[in-house]
Amino acid sequence: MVATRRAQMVEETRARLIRAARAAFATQGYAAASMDELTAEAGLTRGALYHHFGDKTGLMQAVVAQIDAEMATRLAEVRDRAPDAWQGLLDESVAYIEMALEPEIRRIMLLDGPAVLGDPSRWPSQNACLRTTTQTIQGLMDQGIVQRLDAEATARLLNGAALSAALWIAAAEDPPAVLAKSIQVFRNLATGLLRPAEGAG
Amino acid sequence: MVATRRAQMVEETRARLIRAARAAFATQGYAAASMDELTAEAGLTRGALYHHFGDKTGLMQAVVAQIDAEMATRLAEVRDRAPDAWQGLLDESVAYIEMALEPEIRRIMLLDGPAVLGDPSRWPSQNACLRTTTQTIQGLMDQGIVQRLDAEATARLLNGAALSAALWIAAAEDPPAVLAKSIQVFRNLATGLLRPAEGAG
DNA sequence: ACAATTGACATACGCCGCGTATGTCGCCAG
DNA sequence: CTGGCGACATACGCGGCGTATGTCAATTGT
Repeated sequence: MVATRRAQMVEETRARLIRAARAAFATQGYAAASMDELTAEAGLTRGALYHHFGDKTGLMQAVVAQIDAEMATRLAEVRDRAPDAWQGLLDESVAYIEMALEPEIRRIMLLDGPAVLGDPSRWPSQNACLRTTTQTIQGLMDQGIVQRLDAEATARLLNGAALSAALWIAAAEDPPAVLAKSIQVFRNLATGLLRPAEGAG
Repeated sequence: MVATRRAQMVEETRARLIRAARAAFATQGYAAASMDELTAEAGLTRGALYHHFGDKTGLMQAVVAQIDAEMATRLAEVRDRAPDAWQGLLDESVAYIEMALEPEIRRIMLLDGPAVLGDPSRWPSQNACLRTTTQTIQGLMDQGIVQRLDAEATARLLNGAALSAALWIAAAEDPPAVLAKSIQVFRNLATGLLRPAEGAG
């Protein structure tokens, strides 16, 4: 397989560019990041970048996809460690909030991403992360633990609440305290999804 | 009052620039909007813009502040029309979701705003809108209708859920249907905040 | 009433950054 | 061994932001 050797070189180049772009986008922001600088950081020039990714947004898309895949993996691990599905949902949400505190994720995925690539709903990658949550919720509904609602809508609103909490925490003076408050509220919100024991409402 | 006359001219100029900027930012996005074009649209040049707003982000800040003030007013009206505070909170949230469907608000406040000005938590204007919601919730807690939690955290998470719903709806093929689903889920989430009748959990 | 000053803009310039067009070099096919 | 293709580097143009400079009207002090 000599052709594979060639393809590996290409993958290596793409990986180097994406790595440099992640660092540049995370620290300077998408708009302020210079493609000359980040390609030089990767030991290449803008020629390689445009050859592989088309334009700056193409590079951003690749970066977003990579980070999103990592997030999905990490969230799945958290979910699988939980004793039951409901607890898994809660743990996963808390983990999501905590991940959103990481500067790279916050800046690229939460701040610049929507402005550059449009609504996250449209990102194919985001759907991967969200779809698993949706399935978890669907499972809880099928088990009769959670009320029958639209599973995707439920996943999205829970996700939005967690996201908002994360942004708030990241900007707070005392992040741990704000994190604790947020988790408390999040748990209560989620409780509203549970099927009432009986005769409630 | 001759000095007032002068000040009025200035206000008129600022208003014209902000109006043109709102249109340009809403239709083309912040990054793609050219300051030459939007100032020309206002019958002025970039000189006036830099004189009054310092730089492009200064103009964005002014635009965001204006829109946010309008949103706060509209939300207050909705809240005041409700028969009680709890219903007011729900109505206000639904109104927020619906407002986020307007292209101008969506593009400027939800997509570009965070990327340009940083976390919305930091915007002084956003706090105005959020503070009233926080007070509404605090009142509900004092009345014993809502569980005692951190009022600001509650307001922020509810807001985040609504925001997420709005972005989703705006990108959906069938917005009305998705809107209905979202409101349904939102109501359930909010119910989790209510004080349990008794002996629950 | 008049000169000096300040403020509200317009004009002109430089710099940077993106995108593209063009060139070069190595690898594989025939 | 040679022709073509893919993976880059290099060179160029265009547009946009920010700033420095200029101009004119309005205001103030006397």
